[in-house]
Amino acid sequence: MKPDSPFYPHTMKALKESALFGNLAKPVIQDMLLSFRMETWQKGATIMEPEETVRRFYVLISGRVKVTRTNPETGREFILFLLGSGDGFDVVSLLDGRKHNITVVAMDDLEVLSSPIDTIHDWIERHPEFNKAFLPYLGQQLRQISDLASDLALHDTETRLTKLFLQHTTQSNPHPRLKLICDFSHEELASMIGSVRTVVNRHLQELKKEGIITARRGHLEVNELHALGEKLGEHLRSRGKR
Amino acid sequence: MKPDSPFYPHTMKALKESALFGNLAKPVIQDMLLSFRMETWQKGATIMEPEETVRRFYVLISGRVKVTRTNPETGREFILFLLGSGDGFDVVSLLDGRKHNITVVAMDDLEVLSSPIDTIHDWIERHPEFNKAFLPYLGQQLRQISDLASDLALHDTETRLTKLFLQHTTQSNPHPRLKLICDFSHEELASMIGSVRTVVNRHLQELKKEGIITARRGHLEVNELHALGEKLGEHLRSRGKR
DNA sequence: TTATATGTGTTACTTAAGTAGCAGAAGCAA
DNA sequence: TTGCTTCTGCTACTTAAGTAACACATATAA
Repeated sequence: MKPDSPFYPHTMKALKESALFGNLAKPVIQDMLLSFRMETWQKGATIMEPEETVRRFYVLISGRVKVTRTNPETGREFILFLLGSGDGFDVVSLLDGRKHNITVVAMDDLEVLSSPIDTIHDWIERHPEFNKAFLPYLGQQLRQISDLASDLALHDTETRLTKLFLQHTTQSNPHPRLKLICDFSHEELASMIGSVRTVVNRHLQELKKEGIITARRGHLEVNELHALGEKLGEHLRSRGKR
Repeated sequence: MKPDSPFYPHTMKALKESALFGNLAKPVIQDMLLSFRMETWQKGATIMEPEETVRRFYVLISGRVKVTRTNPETGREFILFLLGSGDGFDVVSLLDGRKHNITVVAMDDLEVLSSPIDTIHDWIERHPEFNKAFLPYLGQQLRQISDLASDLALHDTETRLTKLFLQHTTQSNPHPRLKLICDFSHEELASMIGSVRTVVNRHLQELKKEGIITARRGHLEVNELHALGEKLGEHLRSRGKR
């Protein structure tokens, strides 16, 4: 992408606000952008299948993406990562160079930067200052997915759903705001906590009845952030008693 | 640790054989060892609790270690990582500098190198060539824990147990060899697949009856590596039919 | 508008996986 | 040897979580 591109200012802005590229000097980003091309994808499109993971690397400029894995026998889908502006994929095969069994799907209309893996490797080698942000970024990914794994192993579906809401809610006035997942269907919520629609629905009815959340087709809202936290504690305690 | 230490040659050998340090020049490793101290721990000892994760970083020279998380309400334990010679911990808090909610326990008598986190950061900064091995290493950890998470979300306990055996078995003559976990109790196997002893026991009885594995107190052996793989396929297929 | 797809709310049912409890075997330490 | 602890194998029971099926609501496209 060249500096005279119509996307340029807007792309620059997104990168400057990202965890990965925000602290890099402008010339370094400019150098980087030269080897990327801009692509747009429609909501629902499959951006990456396993074979693609060893060929190109993508950086999200706008829109959300889910990184999923599917059980071919049951058709059940599981969301490993939910990525937003400034995130890159697939990090795993960028790092170890091997094919990664994942599918990346657009959850909105997207703008992404894309470049061959080898080009990125060269660029990273030429710019060791990139690691200043990259290593902590990897730490967070590792932390996030470890949390996910242990939640799956140690907690029931109700706890996992409650945690999911807590994690994606930010306290703000006058109402708490549910980020990233506020327009998810029950099916998608289920694939985030490793369960199925019916089970998620059951728990949602309960939360609605208690007034903790509001839900209508394709729109979720958290009313009582505090109550959500309490519910988590309560529930853990009551399970502990048994 | 100084070059005249009695542990020195033996430590050097372990590092040279490791994925993380194997490709570094000897002087670089020597420089590194100067800021580490050698510690020994007894089997069963707790080497690290959450608070410790932001203070020191450890490198395993000999023996195994489990990185676990526990549900305080039920007492159930889950093993996130099983580490061996050449592995370091805790990588997550080394990367992002924040406390990590894990416990690290010795599964054998251990020799470890240990050093303050800040010292490691300085050393990594001074030796950018370390990233050549570090980044792929992180990729593998990320891959491994992602696999674990999706297995928990998408497969039943029998499949997970079978996969666990497959992953740790290497084909060798005359018999397949079960690495790292061959002396695990049922309880420990359970905490690797996010289940409980009784369930693991049930599946083991079945595998024994079919002659696929041999088990006696504290010793597991895989007889039919091939049959194990077939069992996995069969099982997935039969579940798919429903 | 109608048609079509997609999401939601429920019901009834099934079952894998977990809890509880106990007896005996194997290992270790005195 | 004895005693003690830790594993193992098994039984009986409970339940969370999943499957299947349907009616109906809500969006989107024709």
